[in-house]
Amino acid sequence: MDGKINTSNQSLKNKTSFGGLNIMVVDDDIICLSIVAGILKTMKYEVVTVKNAQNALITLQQRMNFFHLVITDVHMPEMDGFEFQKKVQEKFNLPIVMMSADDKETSILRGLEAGAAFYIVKPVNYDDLRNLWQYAVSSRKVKSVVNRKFKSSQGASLVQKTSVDVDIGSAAPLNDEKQNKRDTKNKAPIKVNEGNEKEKVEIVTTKKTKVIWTTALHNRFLEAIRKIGLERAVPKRILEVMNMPGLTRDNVASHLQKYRIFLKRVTEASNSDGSSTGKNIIEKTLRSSFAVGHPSLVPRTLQHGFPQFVDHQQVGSSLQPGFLENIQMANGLGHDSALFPNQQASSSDFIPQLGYGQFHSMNNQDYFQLQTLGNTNPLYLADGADISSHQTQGISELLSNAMSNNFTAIAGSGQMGFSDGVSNGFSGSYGLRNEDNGNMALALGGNLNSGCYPQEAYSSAGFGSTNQLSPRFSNVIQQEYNPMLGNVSLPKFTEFGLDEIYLNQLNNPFYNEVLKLLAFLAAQEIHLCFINFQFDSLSDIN
DNA sequence: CACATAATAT
DNA sequence: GATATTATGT
Repeated sequence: MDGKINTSNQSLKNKTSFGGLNIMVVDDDIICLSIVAGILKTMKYEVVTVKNAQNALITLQQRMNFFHLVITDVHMPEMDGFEFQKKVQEKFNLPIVMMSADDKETSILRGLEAGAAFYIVKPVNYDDLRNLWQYAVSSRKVKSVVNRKFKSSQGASLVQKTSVDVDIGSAAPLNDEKQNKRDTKNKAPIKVNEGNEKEKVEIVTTKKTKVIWTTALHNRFLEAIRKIGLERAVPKRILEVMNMPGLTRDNVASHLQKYRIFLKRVTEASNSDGSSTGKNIIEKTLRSSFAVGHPSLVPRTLQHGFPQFVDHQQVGSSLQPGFLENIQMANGLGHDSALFPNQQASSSDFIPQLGYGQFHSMNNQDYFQLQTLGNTNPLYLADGADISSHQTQGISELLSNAMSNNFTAIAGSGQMGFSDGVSNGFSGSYGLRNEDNGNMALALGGNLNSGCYPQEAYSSAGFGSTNQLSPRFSNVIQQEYNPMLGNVSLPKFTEFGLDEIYLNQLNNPFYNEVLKLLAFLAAQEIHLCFINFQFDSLSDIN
């Protein structure tokens, strides 16, 4: 049975399309509703959004047997998520997934114990949504969910947590699924389980959890190292400091090993003289999801290319949290990614698309992202040895924050308009670059594995070439102080704007891509800070 | 097929 | 705890 399920799951997963699954999303927060719905739609789920529990119940009644899964916010006026959950389960016997910014264990447990199939802690994780279908498929048989924790076949000590799964950002289901293959091949302890306990747990788990090192988790890891001090940072200690229930020492050890390798590379890169070997190292390093600055290495790099940051941050005073973990991205956006469905662009594609290329792109975004948070230093181009005349042109920032229900676009360095800022901002790599006149030009063959192409993709996806968004953004502008940019005008991406765009622009391929990205970023609670590169020419890049 | 990553073994 | 090896996925 396990096998069967896995098989079907697998195929579904590979398609990244779960057509046929109808999901109702309930949230009084319209932004959140839009985001979640938007993401789900990119995954090809059929989504129906409802703004309050009462209407949700009515809809469920009207469309009896239509929905396969209900995902609901917990905190809602009038009827809250728990009450709603109860009714849904009683009347419709549908699996229900709760989501809330409330990550208190008591809340989570309350939801799960009441029968929720899953409890997602906001900001909503892409993988959490991506794997919703599993609950629709299995939740009937498997009582609730305490998924993976039964596992423990072996160590027993690990993975006891529940809330953490959410926290860690790795969707439990995903892990389980992935694990299965491997586990089957692997050994004993697991089998033992399969034979016996299995029945109790059915599909669920059984095996060792694969930790997905999300950005958040990785940052926590870095933070721990920073506190401890690199020299004394050993797995056990790091684990303690990280204080992430469910995470094991081994997990940390593994990650630490990888991290050290990264640091080593950075060292080599910074010591390199620009030789081809050095370039390779640099390239590899930068492509690594571990592209995290080491205090002793980053400053030089930074100062070289991004002096303005050095002033505002104590570069080198601590370990810099890094960027995006690519694992998470890879899992979430992977292959025929649903998020960027048309990203299979080849080098001969003329149509600019979001996600053009591979997930690496997303990686690099985090460079920027964390920069914004002020706890990271970017390491875009190690020492610029491989890219000759890169110089900073300006900064555009896009801050998105799903939690606070607003998107804020910041355009800095004299570029006050969001549209302008973005369109002017990115140039350089991956087939697109800015012409002197500020227009985006598509340049075939431009190809660089450094960190800027998501931005191109971004701008190319619409803002740069159309002015339609401009007015909307400029509707709401306020002065704000930004530690990096000083006083800047912040055009607000209003709720109205977001929602309206969502509703009305879904057939506009450009908006669509952009919004999907926005939604995704928001869901990831990713704060972007776009750094503008300007290369003299593409030849500089190659 | 090469590479990256996390788990696991040594 | 560090390092090497293995399994898995892209």
